[in-house]
Amino acid sequence: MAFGKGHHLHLIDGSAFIFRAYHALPPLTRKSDGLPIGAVSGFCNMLQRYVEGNAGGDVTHLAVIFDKGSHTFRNDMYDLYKANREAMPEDLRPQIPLTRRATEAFNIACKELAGFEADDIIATLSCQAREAGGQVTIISSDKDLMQLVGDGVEMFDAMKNKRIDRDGVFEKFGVFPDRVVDVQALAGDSVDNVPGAPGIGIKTAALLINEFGSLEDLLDRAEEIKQPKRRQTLVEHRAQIEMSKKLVQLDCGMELDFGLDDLEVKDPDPEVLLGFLTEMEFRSLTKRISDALNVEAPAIPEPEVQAGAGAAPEAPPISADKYECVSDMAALEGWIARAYARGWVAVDTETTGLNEMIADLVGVSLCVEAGEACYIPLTHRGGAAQKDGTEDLFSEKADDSLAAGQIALDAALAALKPMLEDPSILKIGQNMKYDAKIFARYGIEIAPIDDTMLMSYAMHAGEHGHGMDTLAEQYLGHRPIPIKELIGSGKSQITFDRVPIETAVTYAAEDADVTLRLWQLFKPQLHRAKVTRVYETMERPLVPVLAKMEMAGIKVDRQTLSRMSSAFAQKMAGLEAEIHELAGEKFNVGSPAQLGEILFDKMSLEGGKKGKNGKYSTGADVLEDLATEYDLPRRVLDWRQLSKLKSTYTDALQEHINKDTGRVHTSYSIAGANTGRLASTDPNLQNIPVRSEEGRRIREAFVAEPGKVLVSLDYSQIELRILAHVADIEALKQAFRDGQDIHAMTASEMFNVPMEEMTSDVRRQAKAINFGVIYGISGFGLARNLRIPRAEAQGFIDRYFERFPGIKAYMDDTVEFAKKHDRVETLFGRVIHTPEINAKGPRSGFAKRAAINAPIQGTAADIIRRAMVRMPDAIAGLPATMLLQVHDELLFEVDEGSVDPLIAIAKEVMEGAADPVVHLDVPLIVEAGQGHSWAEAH
DNA sequence: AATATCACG
DNA sequence: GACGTACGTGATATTT
Repeated sequence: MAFGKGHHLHLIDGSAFIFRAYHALPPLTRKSDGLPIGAVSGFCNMLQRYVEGNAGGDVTHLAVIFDKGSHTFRNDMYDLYKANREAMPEDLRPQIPLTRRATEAFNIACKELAGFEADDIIATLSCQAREAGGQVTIISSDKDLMQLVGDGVEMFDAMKNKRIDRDGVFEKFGVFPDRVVDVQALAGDSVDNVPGAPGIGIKTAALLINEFGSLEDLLDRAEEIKQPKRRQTLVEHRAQIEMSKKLVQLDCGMELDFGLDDLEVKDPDPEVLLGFLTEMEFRSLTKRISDALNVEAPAIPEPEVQAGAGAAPEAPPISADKYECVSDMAALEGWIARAYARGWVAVDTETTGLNEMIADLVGVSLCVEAGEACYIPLTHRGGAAQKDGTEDLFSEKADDSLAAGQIALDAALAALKPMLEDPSILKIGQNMKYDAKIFARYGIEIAPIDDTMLMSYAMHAGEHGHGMDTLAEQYLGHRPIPIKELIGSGKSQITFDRVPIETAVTYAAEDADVTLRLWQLFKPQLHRAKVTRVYETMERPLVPVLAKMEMAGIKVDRQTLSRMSSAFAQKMAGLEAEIHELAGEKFNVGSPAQLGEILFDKMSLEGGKKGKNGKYSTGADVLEDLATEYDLPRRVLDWRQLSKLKSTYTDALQEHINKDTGRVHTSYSIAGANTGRLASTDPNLQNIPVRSEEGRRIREAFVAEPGKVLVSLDYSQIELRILAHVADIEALKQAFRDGQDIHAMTASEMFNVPMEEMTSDVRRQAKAINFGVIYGISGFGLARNLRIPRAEAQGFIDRYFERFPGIKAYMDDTVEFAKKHDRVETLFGRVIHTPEINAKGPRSGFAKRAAINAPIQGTAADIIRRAMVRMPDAIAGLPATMLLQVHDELLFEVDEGSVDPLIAIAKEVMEGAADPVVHLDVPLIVEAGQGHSWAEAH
């Protein structure tokens, strides 16, 4: 049947795929001969992911379109077209033909035409398909293709997984697709070297086109433009603009030597596809595609094994074949014996929930060798329904009895305990803190441990997440069974103990299997990545320390919170009434959208700025400005503060008080923040209010047990001290040595004000600059922070860099290092990857500032991690417990009589935490506070 | 599920 | 008249 209505053509922009693949991946080479294949590998992965993503979809026709040669008809028109394009990297060139072969191997049509760009072929095919009444999706995010969108033609940004339709084009260009070329002709394009009109960008171009209707009308009526400079530009550059339009206008009427019908989707021939992949020596992709095609993966010969590498045999594919359900003691003893024989074992627990303080153990899985794993079900329930084979939903729900075929919980744990606690057996896990806490509640102190999540974090922070699914997919080419397939999601979600044992075995054993494989892969890599010390001294030993802190929890007084909640509710009701009165109508004060309309439409106050969603911004800074003149915004600010305190703290914290312990137990994620900081969740105890007087009172609810005291120790100005050290600023270092007020000193240096005459306002400004430097300062940001004109802020920054040239040098050096290596490092060797640093557009700005900040924030994070690792031993003799960490603060609970010794010891540990690895040129100073509540202690 | 807002260092 | 801008987090409520 000829292409027409009901058919859907997908066109992949091949060059975009190649470049994306090339830049996204490290320079891989084929093992056997060193042929560069990184881009081909990425290209194949992207194709495979695309095919998977569209399986069962409505795609009927498909082609990958490539550019051919560099000289096109546009060069004949304008010899500078794409002239400033960088030469193709040497190691990419030989990969281009291979991507064509890859496309053919996938049995996807592969098209190109000399003298034309891929964009023109895509344009022609799109037009043909549209005219035939079919649908088109162009897989690309190239803005040059956006002119084609509309009437059944859409684009799809595979990177962002986002469809781009007419509205999407409007968002980008400010005009609909039919006027995109007009805007491009005016704005030009520095990437393609399309000149356009000097000084006019997309924003202005869209404004003009929308005003005059079209480029032709605009040029004809250019004299009507009000702004003199703009008018002159358009008149003077008319010819150049008209040529620019020809350059960006895609050719819809090319003669092609093939038709739409030649692009029909075809299944790949497994032999051809796998043949190509094996030839390229793509191991994980070969495996993954073999699985997808349901054929056996062809073997890829291992070239030569490095001497001493252990000659590990290729791991078998991940499958449930050898997963065993352990249902009697003899079998369990067998697995424990295997762990002893090996010296290591991957362990994973299955439980009834995510909160380790509440969840109950349901089963344990073990793996001692890739592919060979077991699951030991312990407390699965609802066995009765399975026995007679009937599905009675009601009785299943009611059936709390243990399912058959399980070892008694206490017997199994008694058998496992010696092995799990044996110092000679390494227990390997993914996010071991979780399992350690579960086991701890059953009286088992699992040790020693290795953690694949933390290994990934040490090597790959900033590159991707470190959850098992991410790692399995990235490094094993395998998608583990999603937990949702077993327990469902949302309201109908069940707990793991309700999952039938047979299903649980394949899921749980797979997790242990995957964990062991990741460990075997990562373990030798730590050294090569030079992060062994980071992992061994700052990640791995932190697991038991955090586990104990989280289990200790902190006492929170429900009564105090409850009283505050009521008080807040009352005040809020009063404010709400006043707000409605002032607004002249009732509305939801908590809705920024409604508030925006009231303020800026109904009351038509100044300063209403709409964001990209057409909504007014009503953030605190906006309201703060309005509050100087009007009452309503002030009331809303007050209401918001109370609303925040009530919902996030005084209400929510009560829900987190554990029934058994009467305390609140947070959970720290070790591998969450890229910089090495911890993050606290469920609840977050690292953002308990302190800055406002009213908020600080919430800390009165965090108390010590009777007879005990809370002690807070925090590093003073740790990040600025680190900055002074790494940037090597003698004046700052000396000021810290002398114990001076660093902000006042900065102000004095910058503004030539003697210290004795320092005003609080000048000091405040200097303080903002000091912090700004740590964040990768910009004139704009500082101006907004200090609410001063931008030029003035820029002046401050210039003067700061003039006075402290080392800081500027440090910032430049750091960015340069990041650009060269795609990563930065802390003083202790923690690696933070900065994959966006060489991106262009606004994202590079973000990446630059992040790169400047990361070594400073990260070094501070390293220091407190080191202190925490040493702390338990240091305070072992004292009746004291470490409870919380808040980035630069540690909170302890200690018997009244031992406050002073605790402060002395903990302070010494914290102040000396950098030693002996790093010797800082500045002293680290820790300040201590104590009291019955956190409010007093801090 | 995304966005806006606001709490902390 | 190009563009968008402090760094790092998590929780909540509203809106889609």
